[in-house]
Amino acid sequence: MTATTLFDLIERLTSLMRIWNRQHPLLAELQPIQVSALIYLSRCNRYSDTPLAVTEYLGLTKGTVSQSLKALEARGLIEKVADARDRRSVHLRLSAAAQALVAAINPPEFLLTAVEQMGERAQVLEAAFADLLLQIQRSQDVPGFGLCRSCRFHQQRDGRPFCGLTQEPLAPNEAELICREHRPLETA
Amino acid sequence: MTATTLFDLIERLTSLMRIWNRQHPLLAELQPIQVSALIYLSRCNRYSDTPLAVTEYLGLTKGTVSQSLKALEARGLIEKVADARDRRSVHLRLSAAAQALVAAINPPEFLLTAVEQMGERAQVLEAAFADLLLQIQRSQDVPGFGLCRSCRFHQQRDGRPFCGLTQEPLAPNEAELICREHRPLETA
DNA sequence: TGTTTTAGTATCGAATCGATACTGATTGGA
DNA sequence: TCCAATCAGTATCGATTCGATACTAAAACA
Repeated sequence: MTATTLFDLIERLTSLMRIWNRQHPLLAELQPIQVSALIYLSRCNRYSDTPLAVTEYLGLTKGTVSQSLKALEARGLIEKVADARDRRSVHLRLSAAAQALVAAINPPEFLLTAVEQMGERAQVLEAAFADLLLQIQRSQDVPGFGLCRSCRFHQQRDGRPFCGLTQEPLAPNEAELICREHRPLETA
Repeated sequence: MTATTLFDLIERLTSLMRIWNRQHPLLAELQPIQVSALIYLSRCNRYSDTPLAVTEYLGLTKGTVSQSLKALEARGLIEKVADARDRRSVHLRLSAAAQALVAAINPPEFLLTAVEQMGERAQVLEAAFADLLLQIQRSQDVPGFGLCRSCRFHQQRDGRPFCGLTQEPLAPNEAELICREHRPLETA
């Protein structure tokens, strides 16, 4: 019955996240989906900061995301920058206000407290949780979205990170960002 | 950075759940919140099957839940039964169709598959996950909602489960259900 | 008895959401 | 080279969620 129990736990955690969203003074006037979009944009790399990537990450439709992004833009939280190469495409940049907002809420206070009280068991949870998501992404047909450094295409050239898919060198911090093209390593 | 990583993982899992909800043929025509309500009602005990309990569990307002329940009732998925003692109160009962629906989706296929592939690590995850929720519920002011058998008030009388809070005997299977009055055991 | 609290509903406006249709840019094949 | 197909993103529609507020009716309290 492990799967049923896990499902209970996931449902409960989802509710707790919703309660936290509602109660947080900085977040009360933003919709949960808008908050999730901001958090994603603060954690993704330059290949993954487009409306389409947000759409795929959140599992919604283009139209819904387009509207939510418009709302965020109207609030001065994001800025749209045209892509230099593909003029159909748009990159989303967090404003200073949005960066401050995300810094204030990520990680959430309640998670920090809980992790602190869990001690070493928090690391165990993190590893097992990551494992679960990896298994899900492997067996289901869902978009990748993992950390650049854990990607099959991630390489080192001249001592610096390099993407084997786009054939471009990467800034050192980019290896820690979320990429929409992520493919897990092939394991035995 | 464990808390930040965990937050990433939780956000990703939330999106995957949303994608699953959207793709599932049985669930496509129900709103996620309606599905969550049905799942909760299938797992809660007789003290916890009221609109107010659903409201507190999901972290929404009375009005929103009242509307969603009305929609579920119109679809013939739940039935409202007046409380015999407190005539302000209403108990929500799943119809046969709703029970079949929940049985078909809980646990979700993708979770079963992932748990299978994780082997023993799934038990580790379950324990660590439960620990996390316990810590959150302890340090934050959030409603309890845990399994009857793990409650401070849970007792055995005459070889049968008994609730020390309501002073009522319980059916054997009730110990495995979710209770809104749940209080965790006091530990050192 | 009368005031307060509680469970639940009704209604309103704002926002999400999916579906559809659209614009404009890129791609790919004949 | 040209033209169809694809792709990124937006606009618009109706249904639904959502929170806020106000309400009804029952219970609790003092």
